[in-house]
Amino acid sequence: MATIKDVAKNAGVSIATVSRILNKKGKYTGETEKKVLRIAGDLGYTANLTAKSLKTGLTGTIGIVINEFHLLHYPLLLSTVLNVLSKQGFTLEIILNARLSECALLLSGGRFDGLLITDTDNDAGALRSLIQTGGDFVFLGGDIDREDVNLVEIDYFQGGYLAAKRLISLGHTEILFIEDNEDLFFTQEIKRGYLLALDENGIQYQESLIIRSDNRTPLSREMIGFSAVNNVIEEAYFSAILTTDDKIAYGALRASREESLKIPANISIIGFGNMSTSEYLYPQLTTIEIPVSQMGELGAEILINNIKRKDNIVKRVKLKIQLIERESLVKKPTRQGNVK
Amino acid sequence: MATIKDVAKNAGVSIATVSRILNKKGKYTGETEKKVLRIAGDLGYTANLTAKSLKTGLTGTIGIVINEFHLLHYPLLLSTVLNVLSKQGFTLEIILNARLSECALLLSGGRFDGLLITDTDNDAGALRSLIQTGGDFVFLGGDIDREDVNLVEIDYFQGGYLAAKRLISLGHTEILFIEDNEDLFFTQEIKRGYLLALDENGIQYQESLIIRSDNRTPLSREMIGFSAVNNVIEEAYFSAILTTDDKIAYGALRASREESLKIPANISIIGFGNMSTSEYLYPQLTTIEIPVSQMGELGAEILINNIKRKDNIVKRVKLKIQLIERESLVKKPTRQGNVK
DNA sequence: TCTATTTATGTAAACGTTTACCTTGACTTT
DNA sequence: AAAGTCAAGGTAAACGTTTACATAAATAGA
Repeated sequence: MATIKDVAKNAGVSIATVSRILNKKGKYTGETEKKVLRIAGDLGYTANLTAKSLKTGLTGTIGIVINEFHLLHYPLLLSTVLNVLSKQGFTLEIILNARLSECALLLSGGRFDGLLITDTDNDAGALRSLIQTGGDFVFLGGDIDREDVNLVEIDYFQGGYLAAKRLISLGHTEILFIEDNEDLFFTQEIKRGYLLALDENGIQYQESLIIRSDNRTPLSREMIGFSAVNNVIEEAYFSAILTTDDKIAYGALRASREESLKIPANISIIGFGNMSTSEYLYPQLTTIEIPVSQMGELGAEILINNIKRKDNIVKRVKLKIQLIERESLVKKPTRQGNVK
Repeated sequence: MATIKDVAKNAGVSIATVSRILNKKGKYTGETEKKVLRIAGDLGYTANLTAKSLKTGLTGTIGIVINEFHLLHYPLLLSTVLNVLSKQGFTLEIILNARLSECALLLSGGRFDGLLITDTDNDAGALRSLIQTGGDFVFLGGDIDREDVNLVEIDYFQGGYLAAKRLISLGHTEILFIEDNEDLFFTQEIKRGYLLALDENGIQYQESLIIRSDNRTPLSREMIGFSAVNNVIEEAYFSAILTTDDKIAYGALRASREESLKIPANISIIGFGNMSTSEYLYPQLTTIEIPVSQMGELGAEILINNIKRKDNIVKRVKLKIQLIERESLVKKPTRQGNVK
């Protein structure tokens, strides 16, 4: 690999001159410029970015910490973040399965100009040392109780609440709740919303209608929904289903059909996440839309502003969530005979 | 930020000793080790990875070049690659929208130990300069005609061929072909398979049954399928649909249902990609399964082996593809009256 | 014409590591 | 007791840049 030294030697100038010309900084004549550029081209010179980073203290790389990579909104999140970053000349590195306590190390390791942190554990001590690094970071949709860090969050709670309330307004009182990994913050929030809606309407929640799963479950999301319906249908009555993931809803939908509950005639179902395919489903799936792109965009912009302008105003945004009402929603049927 | 110098000064030893202890290399007493580690801890020392990289020439980072990030198999590809890499202590950086000609720069910039290259332009000159860098890279599923580079490819052609052949064996002769961006290699390959199957069975292909779209189309994949069916159904007869993407199939399915062609009673449809949700669809979608995980795993492993062991044997793998037959497939109906 | 300013370029330190080589002292071996 | 071996740790160069400062030549100002 040709270095700046080689270019300098071949061009008969000092490395300082080469550096200045390559970075278009400082003074030089058009003549030397031409010569240096020609030699650099001939030698196939490429600047070593690692050396550059060491000297400047900037890498142009943002890290994004993701633990539950399979969650359905991450592809969209990644692509929006990537778009914002690449426009600003940054690249994105994915850091899988990093606990919050490792983030301080990541940030002070010098490899990243900043960090986007998605789902992660809520560890106060780790957060403190993260802040102490003095580095830039933004939380995306997390469970952070400190007020002095950047956070773009989503009102998952409101999502669960809206969905359950809508089902209740249609007369449903027995609502099957099928949740994803119950350790996840957003799952807990949706459930909290569901429970509040029940409570506000004087409906006693039934333990048998809440189907948990955890991250030790090897089942696919779809299978979680499918088997939940298959199992519960033998045991308890329900006329509506609320899930924490569209994919779970797909599974639940199929199971319901196989159990010959015609849908939407007999059962109502609401997903979560509004996958692009969900409006093409039969019946079209009613779902909660998460403003993922908005979250990614805002988060990336806040981070870049902090890095570039070093304006250290803490930004906190809570994004609203929306119920997308489609075919899979219907009034509670009068007959109650659909338990096998 | 505390550096190795600070640790050395505080511990009363040289930076060489600190480095040896931190990297568990060379000789030192347990006593100095304890002292150094304590001081390092007290100072909150973190090794600067950029400096380390500069010295060792290794970054522990792999770049993956992706252009069509929206394609449905990329999330899975990313997650498999990430898993393999993180087990080996590597991290992954996503490089969006890089032409092949930029890859040589990326590889010689010193930021990456190696490159995984997915969909990209087939530019012989660019490929030559990429090889000249002497760096390690593996192509994933691309359109590469040189024999002397690492390549894990997928037999898309066979996929299109198998699917069309199966439809033909069910009696279908008018098969609507709806394609994704026609500039994409895999799309072209699938079409080639489709055309060969028709040809082998003496069926004349009809231009009106081939629906193209390009990357200037702002439509979603689902909408491409939906509107294709809606438009063609007025103009031409078909009894089966073949698509280059499950999402297109979802759209086509919905349009067909709305046009009251009952599915699967009247129409057969085959997708491409086997999304996790597709077997929960109604009707369950017949589709072509792409061995994406296998491609990611193999690609990552080949790359890491090259980096670590520097065994420069060129590896070329062509992965077979499989037809997953489900409900959305049926014999050609005898009556031909389903054109409006 | 002499000094002051500007312009182009060079010199060398610095960024934070790793590591080849050297020094010191202690322990063996004869 | 002299020579040899070895363990522990130090010295300093190197990785490839950027950049503050120095210098020399050219231009301008009087």
